[in-house]
Amino acid sequence: MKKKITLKTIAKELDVSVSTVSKALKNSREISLDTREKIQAFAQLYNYRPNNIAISLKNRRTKNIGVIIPDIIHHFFTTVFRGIEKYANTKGYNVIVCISDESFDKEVINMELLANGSIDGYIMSLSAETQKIGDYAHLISVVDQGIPLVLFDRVTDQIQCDKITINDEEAGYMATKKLIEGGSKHIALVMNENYLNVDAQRAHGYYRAMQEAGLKVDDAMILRLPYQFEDEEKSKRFFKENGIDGLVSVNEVFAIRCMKRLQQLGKKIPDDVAIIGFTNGILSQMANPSVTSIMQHGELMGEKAAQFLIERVEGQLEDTPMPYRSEVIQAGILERESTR
Amino acid sequence: MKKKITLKTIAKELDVSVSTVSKALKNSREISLDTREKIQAFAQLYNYRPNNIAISLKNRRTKNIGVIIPDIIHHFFTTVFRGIEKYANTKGYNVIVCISDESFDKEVINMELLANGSIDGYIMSLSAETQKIGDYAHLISVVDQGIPLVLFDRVTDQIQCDKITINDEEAGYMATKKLIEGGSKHIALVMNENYLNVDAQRAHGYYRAMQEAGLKVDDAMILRLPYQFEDEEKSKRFFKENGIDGLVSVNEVFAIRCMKRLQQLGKKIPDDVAIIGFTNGILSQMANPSVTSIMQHGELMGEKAAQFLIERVEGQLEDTPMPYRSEVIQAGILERESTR
DNA sequence: TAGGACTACGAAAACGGTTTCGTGTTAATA
DNA sequence: TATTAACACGAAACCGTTTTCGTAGTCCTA
Repeated sequence: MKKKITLKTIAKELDVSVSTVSKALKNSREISLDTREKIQAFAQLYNYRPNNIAISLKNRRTKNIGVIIPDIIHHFFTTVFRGIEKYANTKGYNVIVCISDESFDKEVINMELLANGSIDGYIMSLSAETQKIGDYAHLISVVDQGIPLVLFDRVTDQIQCDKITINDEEAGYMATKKLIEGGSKHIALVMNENYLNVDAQRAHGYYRAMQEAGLKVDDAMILRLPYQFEDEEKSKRFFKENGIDGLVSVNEVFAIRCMKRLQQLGKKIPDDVAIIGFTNGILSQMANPSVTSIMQHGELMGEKAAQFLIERVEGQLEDTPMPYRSEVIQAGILERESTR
Repeated sequence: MKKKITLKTIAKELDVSVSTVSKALKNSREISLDTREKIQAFAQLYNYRPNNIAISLKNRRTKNIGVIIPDIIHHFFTTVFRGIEKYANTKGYNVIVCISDESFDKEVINMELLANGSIDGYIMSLSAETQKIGDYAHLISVVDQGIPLVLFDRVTDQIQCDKITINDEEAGYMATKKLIEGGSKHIALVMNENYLNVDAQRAHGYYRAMQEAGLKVDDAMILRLPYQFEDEEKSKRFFKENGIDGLVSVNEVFAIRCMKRLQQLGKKIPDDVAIIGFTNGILSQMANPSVTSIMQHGELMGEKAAQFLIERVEGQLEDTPMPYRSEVIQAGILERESTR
């Protein structure tokens, strides 16, 4: 096992000072060409790599960014993560991921864990529980400390920071309208049991489209499901009681599951019931029939988030404070087999 | 924006030395109870948190572990990642993720990026390209430097380190046998175009089961697909030319896609063709029909990997060198609707 | 030949902690 | 009363860098 080589060991070996070595390796003209070459050759030979931790301490910058997401199973979050990681890597940043598991406590703990110097800033999407109880003290604290924060998808007005979302209301509208245009009249909306801002927005869009088309919107047409969708009975009952011919789901998991239920009840998709979901993920692509989806452009979202964050981190050095930015990514529809 | 508070600021404020503050906060009995309480109260009031970077530098330990995975889209890797993250968090470790994208170069670069002090050890699964070209210099270098390394799933004999795998050969055998018992006689094997050790193992199991049952194993029954499965034609031709009644796939994406192709060709699953895949992921669960799968216990695998790594990291302090461990997790079959 | 200007390097502080060791004060003991 | 031990704290080294500043030595110039 080789010993780790440091500036000090090089200095000792070549009988110069640590500062000389440091400068020589940075090719400083302060050091004679002779000495520079000698030191560089030696460093190369022994494969010297500066210690990141020491540099971080010195610079008070880690080149790490913390990502806190509610889960990693929903395809949407993994694609966003992918975008973040991709962009961050091109800028020489590493990504530390924590999963809040939709839990407020875990979110707080994870933020704490990263807070004390481990990262230069956060990118996060709020956990369901956090949105539910509406306690944002941990975020406020972070912002107060001057640590850059970018929220995406699950955002809140309570916090002043950079934000990235899609036009959820409009997307809900588009999705619903798509079904209406396909001839559906009795359109169900499937959303999370717990409050999520994105669900609420999409529901608005749904209502708007329905009203605009003069269709009845009835609370009985709203199916609220638990996040993990363990509740088999509820959905079964819902579909039996409601004669629907269209279904808008706020995510792809619900869409697929409902589709399967409906198929089990003998419904043909899209002939009997047309289905549209959110998140154009692998599930929607591979389902049979494949599911028409609202594209959230997760990877783009991640890239944008990382870009915002890194710009803010690197902009902190300057004196002029940057205004907070809110970017809204335009959702699109990807038509597939589950709609007419 | 609050200024970050350090030991020094506390010391100055309370007119004691930095060392006294440090000890007081650790509740050292070396400091009088009076002083301790005063300092602790002050620290609490101003919400003092020690700087992780400084501690890392001092201890030469970061409490970060680096995870390098080929992709994050395949459900298997995300579940392993989940297991790693979960276990690591309980031990106070953070996880830095890099995605190699199945590329050798990215794998090398990512390892480099993390090497210099950012992490205490690596958990990784080799990229397809790395396995293909068989160049493990970057891994050897890491092991040589005494940085702990745990390989999972995609491992290699060329490297001495802790390893976690499933019994791939046996699993391939089980999968094939399952189909044979269900009455299939013409069983196709779907695997990656590029060499992957896990595929090779599973293929062995397939051959063994086929031979044992006295069934013909023909190279024409092997369908090799590109990792991303863009090659629509190849699979279509394969299914048209081969009258198969069973299909074993080395991963779930291939399984689902082939199922859809077969359905498009008018085949009933499982009546005409029985299908079994690897990775019991969300895709297999939600497909219609749901797909019988070999459970790889990804989350468990991740937890084990994290456990091995952390034990080794923390065991490094002691003088006795730990022997390398290889754990083989027993795969199981989860029967669902795609087999008879 | 004294003064200034380069050149080429080293000393030291700094980043924010931990830890070892030394020391002045007080209390207990011979 | 002299010695010692316990107590409570501070100084300083250290982790591995970067960076500012100081300074010998050389060379040029008036």
